[in-house]
Amino acid sequence: MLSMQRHSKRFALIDCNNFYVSCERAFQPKLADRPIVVLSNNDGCIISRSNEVKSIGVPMGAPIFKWRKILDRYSTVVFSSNFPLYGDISSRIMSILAEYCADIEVYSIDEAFLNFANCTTDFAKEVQHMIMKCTSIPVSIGIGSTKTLAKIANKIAKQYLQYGGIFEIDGDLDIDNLLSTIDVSDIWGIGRKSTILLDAYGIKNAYELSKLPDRWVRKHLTITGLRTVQELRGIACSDIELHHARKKSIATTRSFGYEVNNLPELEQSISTYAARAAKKLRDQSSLASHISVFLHTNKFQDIIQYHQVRNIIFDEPTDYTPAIINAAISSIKHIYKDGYQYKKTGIVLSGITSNEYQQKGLFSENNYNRQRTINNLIDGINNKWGSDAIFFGSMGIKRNWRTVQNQHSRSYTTNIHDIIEVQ
DNA sequence: TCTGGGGTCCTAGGACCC
DNA sequence: TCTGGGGTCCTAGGACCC
Repeated sequence: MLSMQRHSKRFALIDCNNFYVSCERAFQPKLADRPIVVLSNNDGCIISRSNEVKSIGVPMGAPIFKWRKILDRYSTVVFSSNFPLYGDISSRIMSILAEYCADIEVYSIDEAFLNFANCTTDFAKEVQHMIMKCTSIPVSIGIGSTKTLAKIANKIAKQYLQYGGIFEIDGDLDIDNLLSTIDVSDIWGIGRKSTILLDAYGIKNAYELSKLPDRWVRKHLTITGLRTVQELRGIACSDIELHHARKKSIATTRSFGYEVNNLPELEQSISTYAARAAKKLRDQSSLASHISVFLHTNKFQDIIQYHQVRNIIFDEPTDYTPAIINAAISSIKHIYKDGYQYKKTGIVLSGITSNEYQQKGLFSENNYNRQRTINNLIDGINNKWGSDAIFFGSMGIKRNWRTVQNQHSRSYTTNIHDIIEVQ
């Protein structure tokens, strides 16, 4: 019975190829064969690469300045990240998937797991074709009896062009032989540290890992590692999660465009992040009971470093922007020290609860109806007229500290002024 | 010169209780 | 001066993911 259940499960992982790069290409087809990279905030790191750039050997997450010369030599097109665009394309792709399969788990901006128990590989081809037709985004599909195996199948689908972007790990294959071709570092859930540890014990590939005794794995790789190993053996430890869970923490953090050394600018930036985080909180109908504010210098520079965190527990859980800004400013004042060059600051809201019931403070004198009215008013104006249409004075006007984005593409699908023109 | 941001889960260890 | 055992809860930090 157990083994029947085991084999009745079938997961598909749909993963967009080089997603951010593909989004940029979708609106500039002339870039189809050009090497392209998309940069992180502040134009710092390379976070998406076209196949041409991958074949040059540029690694994921590399700082652009170290590779600029080589990329220029290949006439690489460089984009700053345009998350409104990528988010919009992503939601279009997810809606197409949802039309094909009700059991869908949106795993990340460019990936989704589907319950494929009753689907064929021909069906996968149809899904792939439809996404290309509607969005111009190429996707790869991996199928397996566990999510971990579907991930590996997806990797194979991407790697070997002869499969047309679709690969299934099923009972007809010599799975042990296939797993022995997969490096442990390429397994979902095995990161840098675990790879080093496994290497020290002579474990190089997925097959060797799958044969280790449970107790050893539990001891060295914790319970999460054991789940990964079970999944390599075809025993599903994780199912499709249909419902988008409420986030348990909400962060807004940024590096500055340049080093900041004065309190007023830090107060402006932390106010801005606080307002943004408060908005995210309200968008998921939550309250936060805890705020954490941090501040640090540039860890890559050979200078005297400073890093400090301040935690505050709210008297009562809140989603009220002024309350969150106040806590953020008082925190930053508390941890700020004169004489340092600061590179990054941010806030994290946690202790998240539903806004349906609000635990009131014992001595609270807050007027909740008034707070709600103000929240709704601000959100209403900003939703209609743009996210900065109305803002708090503490966020500053000039905001010189803001991140740098010099190669931004247009917001083709989310801003009417940026809509594409056809001549 | 130039190095992202936003999440989740797990564990160890401290505080506290009886 | 000597000073147990067992439990819970919380938090910081690490590892991992995209």
